[in-house]
Amino acid sequence: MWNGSPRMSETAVRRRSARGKGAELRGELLRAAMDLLTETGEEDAVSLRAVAQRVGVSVPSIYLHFADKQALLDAVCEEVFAALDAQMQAAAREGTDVFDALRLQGTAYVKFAVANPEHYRIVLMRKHDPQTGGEHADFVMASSAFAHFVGSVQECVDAGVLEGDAGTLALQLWAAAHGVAALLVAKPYFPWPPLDDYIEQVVRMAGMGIAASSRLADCDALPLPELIERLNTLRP
Amino acid sequence: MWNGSPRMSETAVRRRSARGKGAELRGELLRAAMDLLTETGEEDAVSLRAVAQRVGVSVPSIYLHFADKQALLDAVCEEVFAALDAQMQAAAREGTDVFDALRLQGTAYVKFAVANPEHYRIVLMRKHDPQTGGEHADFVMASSAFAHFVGSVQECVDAGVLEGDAGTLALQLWAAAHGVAALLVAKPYFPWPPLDDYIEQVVRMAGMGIAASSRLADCDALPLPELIERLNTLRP
DNA sequence: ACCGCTAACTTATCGGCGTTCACTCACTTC
DNA sequence: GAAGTGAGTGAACGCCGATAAGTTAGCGGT
Repeated sequence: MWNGSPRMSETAVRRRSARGKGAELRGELLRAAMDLLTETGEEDAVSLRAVAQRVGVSVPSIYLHFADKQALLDAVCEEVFAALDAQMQAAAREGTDVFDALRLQGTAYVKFAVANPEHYRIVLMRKHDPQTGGEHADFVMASSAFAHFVGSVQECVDAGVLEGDAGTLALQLWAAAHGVAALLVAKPYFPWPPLDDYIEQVVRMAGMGIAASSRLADCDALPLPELIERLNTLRP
Repeated sequence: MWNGSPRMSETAVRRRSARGKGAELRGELLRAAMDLLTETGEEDAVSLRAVAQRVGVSVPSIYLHFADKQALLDAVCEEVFAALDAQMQAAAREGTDVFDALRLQGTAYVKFAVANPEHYRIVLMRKHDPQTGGEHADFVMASSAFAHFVGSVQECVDAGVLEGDAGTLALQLWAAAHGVAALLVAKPYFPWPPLDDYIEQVVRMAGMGIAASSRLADCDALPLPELIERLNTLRP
């Protein structure tokens, strides 16, 4: 570029951080990795070499601030997932009642995944090995998003619209939401129904299902005609 | 081994195939890749080098029979997924009615995923790029398993227990089943509830939910007390 | 019996990856 | 100005998927 030889991607040049400010590089690496991930939408594009080049630093320098590549990716996703909690809580506040708030949180969750597919994939669609499994479980369970969601479920239990243990119910609802999210993230080119419709349908299915299934615990023991009759009483 | 020098992993030696029988190698490669995948349970363990060494052949020979690594993995998973349809149909036959058959197919689906986690991950939890996306969509839509499942949903519609377009309903149920499956596959070390319970809960939630949601399309427009009252009519 | 053709397979090599080790640089402190 | 050390590098290792060019071996024709 300035050099006569064309440069394919901007190779930044960086002045070494001041004495106590080694951690500055950590932030720059994080930002670079986040940008790479969102720009390319390809996890593979976030190689340590690419990150290092973008920051204008050598590859081993990354290891001064992150244990390994996974640690860097984890840090990236941690940042992004902090936003998930905010979005879900904001959505919940729009609800007309506690049950509606649950529904809105579900759609917010899935739409977050669709809007941040690579981040979602890295955090929730990768296999975690035994060692990091424990930490990861803690991460999810202790994450504000999940905790707040369990709280919302508990409110529904208190209001009498759901029955049972809030944590157990939340795991079931999470599975449904994760199902749409994961499918949409993994197969974006599949001929899905219009996304908003599909998401809405699955979220409603889960909501109605969790409300109904606790009240019909032995539904499949019922003869089919009776089940249909009962279901029809729901209709307006 | 026979050589005096210890061999860490069995390095097979292979006689070159006869003139017309080049395709024999394809089968051996497939088997080796399948074995590696199931033995290690790690997709990363299935490197072209590992497969080639196990068969006793050089790496580039693989390219005589598979376009690239992905083609090899696809072939592996295609074999395994043929069994999914069989298992789901067998499960469906155990149902006491068409709706119960649906439930059994759901649990069979998830349990298949749990039993073949790496295969499930490769086929359904990987991102597909635009080019292979089309083929993949065809693969899924045309797969016997999905087609048969849509058929079962249609039977439920015909029986009056479900309402709406069978394909649309099937996609929603698929999302719920995929949700549990994907979570269990991706996070095997997460402190889930007992697996059978969890799977059963989600499948029931989806089944009841899809039956109920079409009958309560405007449920969230209802005041909460009225919704609760209606739901309580379901209770035995 | 030999030749040539070509299917089947190999050797050598490329560029990229994550990771490690030994090293240099520049600033602070004495 | 020497010592110490935090910040960052260069070079290398072993792995990966992929490609290009070369070699082997068996069959068909003469």
